[in-house]
Amino acid sequence: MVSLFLLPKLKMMSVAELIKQCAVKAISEVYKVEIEPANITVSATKPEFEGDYTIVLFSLVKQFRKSPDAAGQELGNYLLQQHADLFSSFNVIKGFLNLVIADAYWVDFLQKNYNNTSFGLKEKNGRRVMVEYSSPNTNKPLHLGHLRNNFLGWSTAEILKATGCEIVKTCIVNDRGIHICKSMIAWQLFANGATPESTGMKGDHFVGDYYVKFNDEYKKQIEVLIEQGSSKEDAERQAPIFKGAQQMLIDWEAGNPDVIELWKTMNSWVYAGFTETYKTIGSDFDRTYYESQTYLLGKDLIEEGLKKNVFIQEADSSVWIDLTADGLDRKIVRRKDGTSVYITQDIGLAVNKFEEYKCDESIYVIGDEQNYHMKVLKLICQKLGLPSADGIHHLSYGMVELPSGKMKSREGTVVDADEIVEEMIDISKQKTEELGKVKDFTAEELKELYNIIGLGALKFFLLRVDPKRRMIFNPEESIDFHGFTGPFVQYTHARIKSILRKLADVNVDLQIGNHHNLLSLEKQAVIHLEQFVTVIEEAAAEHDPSKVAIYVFNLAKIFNSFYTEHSIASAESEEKKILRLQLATLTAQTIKTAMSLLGIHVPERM
RNA sequence: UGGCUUAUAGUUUAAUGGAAGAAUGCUGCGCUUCGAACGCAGUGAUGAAAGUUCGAAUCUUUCUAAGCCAACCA
Repeated sequence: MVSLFLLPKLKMMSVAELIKQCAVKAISEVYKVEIEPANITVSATKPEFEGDYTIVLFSLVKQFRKSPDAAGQELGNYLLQQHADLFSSFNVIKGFLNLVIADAYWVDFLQKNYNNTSFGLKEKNGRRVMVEYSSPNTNKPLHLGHLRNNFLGWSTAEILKATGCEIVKTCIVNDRGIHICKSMIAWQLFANGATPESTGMKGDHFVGDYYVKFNDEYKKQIEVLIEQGSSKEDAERQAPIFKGAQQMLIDWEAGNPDVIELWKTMNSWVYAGFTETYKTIGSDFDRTYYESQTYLLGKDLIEEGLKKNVFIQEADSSVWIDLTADGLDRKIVRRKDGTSVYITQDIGLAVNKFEEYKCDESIYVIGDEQNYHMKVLKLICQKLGLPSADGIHHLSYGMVELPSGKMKSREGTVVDADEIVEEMIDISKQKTEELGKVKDFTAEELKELYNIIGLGALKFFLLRVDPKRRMIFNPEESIDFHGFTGPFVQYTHARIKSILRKLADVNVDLQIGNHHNLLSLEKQAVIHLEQFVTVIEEAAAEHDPSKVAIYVFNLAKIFNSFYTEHSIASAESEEKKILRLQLATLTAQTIKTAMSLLGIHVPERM
């Protein structure tokens, strides 16, 4: 018999991977057929059948000319014989070979990992990945959609870090352009010198109000002009406040000191507000880019692209790229007046980022409305032969909408980020007080707890579904604290910690050997724990934190079932008590780590 | 008009081409307790039609519905 535990490479492998390796070897020995491990399907056995993992044989049996049943029996017997320390029994149903993993294997796994505080996390792998997220405009406060972006970006970065990547978190601040000038002109016209200080308002909200004000006034002026006989298009172009904003943009680009001064002042108000919000939600960046400093980038790349015949110059001297061969359209990259367009800056910034950090991969967390834009960006970079081109990935996510439709800042129909955060914290305060379990907490401890639970509920709510899915948020129905939620998982953690505190005098480190029979619920929990590394890898590969959220929820659920059914403190034997304590310890640890990958803290008590 | 995305229980959602799983809701049940923000049981779903396959929620085609994009806007 070959003992798997003696092979260091195999030891680090997941059970599923181990089974594949064994199957490859078995098939090679029994049928003299060589199969790639990747071509073997191993999945968790359905609960209605006996077994832990299942090998699906249908796709294989043709190659060794056996019926699925016969092949299942033969392979099952062989596996059992050769790897008695891994498999304890098997059964074949149709083409499914259901394998029961030996309890000793699970117990061994548990004993090796229960006190590993970095369980699930991997060593540095030398890859460097940039994650750009948040990317706010400095003319309005953040709303719920921005929160989804922030949480996704932050969490994806953490998940990649857990797989061993080095991470550079970046943010591009859209701090210039016509939309910024809109709030500037409105402030000039209507504020009478008011400031966030004089009004006691948070800076980003203060500026955002003038953005709304601009649009109100703009609409009024358009209506008046239409009444006076202008066409709609004309009115939109001729409205005085709009022309004022346009002039301001021209002055800004010309470096007019007064306009620059106003711009700096108003932006500083916004930044003060953002800093506060980022601090509460736990967003941070290693490097912040400002559009005002990057918007001229990429111009030299146009000349280079022309030389390489990637771009074409028209008679009017505008420059284009023809992407029709790739199923896309023609796209302008430089206007006839020589100024660059949005995508040109993006190319320039991509080059800049690469020169600065030499990342192997660069992830952009941007809404799905820019799917086409990002496709074009990557394609142009590839055609220009930029070394960073293939590493560009768009983490596209669906918009967060209200039951009434899209959120629109300019119309003020948004779920404000600061407000929703505050509301979630309020709700956790209410619930905590109702339950009355932490009456001995100090005011400070309570404040921290409400923050942990409120933000946990919000982050979990936004991260638990596939990023690309659109979400409709109904403010009438507040975010739940039961079921598939952050507080449920946090509660499970607090509960386990409570048990561990009560049984602190038991020596968990006692060597109890691996000869224990596991009850069904005990085994389910260990099996689930063992899958943590694989789940992190999948979430990292797909840039999808929802995989981690679903995982940690199921882990908590399985533990809760186990916990109601079987007692730890009064286990059947002392050894069983230790085993269960180890199980509880590793579960709590795994919940904590998994939640931290989502940016969610877990309390010791709640 | 073209391109991309989505469609799963009443609602919110999961499922590397392999035996549709949760949550919530609803109906019952379980606290003289290792924490009921919990557990147990029941209920109920792959938009429509065809095709490929031993096998399709998943792949192909058509249709239907929703959303986004296709600016010398950002």
